[in-house]
Amino acid sequence: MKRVTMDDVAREVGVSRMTVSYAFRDAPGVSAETKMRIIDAAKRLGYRRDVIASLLASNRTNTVGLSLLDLSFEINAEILYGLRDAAKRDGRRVFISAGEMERRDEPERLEDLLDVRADAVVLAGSLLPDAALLKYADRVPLVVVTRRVQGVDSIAVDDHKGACLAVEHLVELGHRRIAHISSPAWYPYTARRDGYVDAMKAAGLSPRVLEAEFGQTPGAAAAALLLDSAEPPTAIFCQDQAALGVRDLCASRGLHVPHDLSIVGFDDTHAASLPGIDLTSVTQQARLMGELAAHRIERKLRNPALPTEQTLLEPSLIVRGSVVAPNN
Amino acid sequence: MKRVTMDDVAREVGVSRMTVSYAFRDAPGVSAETKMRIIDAAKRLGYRRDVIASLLASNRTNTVGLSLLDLSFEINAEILYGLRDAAKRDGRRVFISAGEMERRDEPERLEDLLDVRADAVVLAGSLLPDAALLKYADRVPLVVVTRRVQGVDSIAVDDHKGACLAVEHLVELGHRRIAHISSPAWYPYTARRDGYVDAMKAAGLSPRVLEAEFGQTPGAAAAALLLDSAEPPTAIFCQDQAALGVRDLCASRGLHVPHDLSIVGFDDTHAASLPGIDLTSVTQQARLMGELAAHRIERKLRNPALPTEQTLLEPSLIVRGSVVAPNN
DNA sequence: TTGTATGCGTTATCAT
DNA sequence: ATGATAACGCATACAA
Repeated sequence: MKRVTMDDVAREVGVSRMTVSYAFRDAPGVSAETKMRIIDAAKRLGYRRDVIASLLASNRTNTVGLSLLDLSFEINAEILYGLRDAAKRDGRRVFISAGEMERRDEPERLEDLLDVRADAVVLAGSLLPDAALLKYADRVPLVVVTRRVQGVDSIAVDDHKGACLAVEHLVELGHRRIAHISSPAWYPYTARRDGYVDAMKAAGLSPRVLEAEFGQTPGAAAAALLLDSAEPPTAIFCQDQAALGVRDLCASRGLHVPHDLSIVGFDDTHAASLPGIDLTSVTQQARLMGELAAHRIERKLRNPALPTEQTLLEPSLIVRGSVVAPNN
Repeated sequence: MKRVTMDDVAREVGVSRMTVSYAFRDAPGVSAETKMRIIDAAKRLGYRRDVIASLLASNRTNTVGLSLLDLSFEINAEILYGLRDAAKRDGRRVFISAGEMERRDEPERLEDLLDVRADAVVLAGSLLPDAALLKYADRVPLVVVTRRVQGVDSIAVDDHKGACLAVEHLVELGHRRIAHISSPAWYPYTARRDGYVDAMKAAGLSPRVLEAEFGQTPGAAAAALLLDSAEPPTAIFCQDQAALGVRDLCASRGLHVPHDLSIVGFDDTHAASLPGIDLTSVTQQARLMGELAAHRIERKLRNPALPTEQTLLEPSLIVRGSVVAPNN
């Protein structure tokens, strides 16, 4: 089954191939009638424009690449929708390359996107070191989302401030032994930990940080360590996934959340809002980040000399039922 | 910044472009030494193969397209990973096109994938009518996943049997007024409802089906109707998302799950397993479905004349804490 | 409004 | 083992 080309359509209609080409791009210079006949013949012949050939010839893709650190992350969808809607207005499509966090396959994503000649690339989450990102930004217009990177365009919620909100909320209710389960030290997401530490110090309290890999199980393990220690915390602040793990552990020990332990999460995932989970948490603004990324790209592409910019969005604390005043 | 082409590399090394081309495909017929020099020069010049041009010239993509009905569906990731791993073994890459269910943008996904000349297309979820799928299957080798479609290759968990498992579980515990919240009648996912109805009849009970759109809120609304009726059910069977809505409603009315109402879900989503949610549910087998889809594709591509096949996977019921014997 | 010539960067075919 | 030349299907001048 051979491919139907523009030549076939042109022959059928009795015009030159170029006329067909023009017609399909609705470029000016084709009479309405010829255009009709062309569209018609194309349909009849089952012609479809060869995007690949068109890309090669025009030497531009009008495509922005979206790299997803892990396809299972809840935040992806809103980022995509925000990005795609805004990008569409600028006449650009979004090409997705999705990875799996545990595999550390980010470089593959980037290469994928460079392969298809994306005009620009958006990183929805990244565990690469800053230096690596700077290098990539050198090869292609890059916007990092959910993480702040010095020297690279980035859009993220102000994690530092979000952590402060969480701690202050707990302190106000009377908590003094507030622990934090953070991502491992080598992770490039450090602002939350810093915010926690700063807020604790500001309140005259001594910070207590435990590191754990991303996810529920490591979160539960960390919580176990904390609760088994000499002075167990009355509250824990950590990412939502870890928070679910903390709840797991409490459940398995017969501890009641929030009366035996208060928890504040970060990310305001879907699960946090479920009755029965009801986790107080700090919000992300995924859709907005996607939109802003598209706008940033549009500006960068118009003016490549533009200096990089790090946008921080305002976090807010969604108060639910996982926090009460300490009982000791 | 001009693109570095094969010609540049060839000139640098002092060979013809074809030799470079061969070298990069590690095709036979290039001495190890020249190959080394070519790779080396390429790196020095910053050459990268132009995938687009390569696709155009070779006229084949070795790409399988994956259409995601909605990027936010939890099941996507495992399907992708299963598919990608298996496809990679066959030398194929996976190209993702993700939609948003409420927008009914599936056709766009399909066109996207046809545009990039995917060798085959996998549909991870679809709301298109069977007839539409048959038409697409005519244009490109198609495998539908999570849904059974007569006349189209498809791989899904046996929804009918899964529904039976759920009902039987409830009946065994003594429930007699078991209601089902199903997807709207026009949705092409009907096996669950059928299974429910059949199982109820087999148990000598009268089925009671309420339709609701996908999601928590519609699920809660449906539950409200059921609970307000003359003979409220003692148990509800529905998809996990809806089940979460049912829980919502119970919570808001001060009803206790499972003592006031038992719930069995379908899909075994992550949320179902959380302590505090603890929802008994019927499993999907996402990763396996992805793998099987890849294998199916491989076979189809080798032998296009192969008849279509509908694979049904065995469901199983994960018993958790959302079901007890009825108290009236 | 429509047509002609040329190029996009690679692979395929057939030589050498 | 390597090279010359023609596709691949379309877009971009520029000419008519």
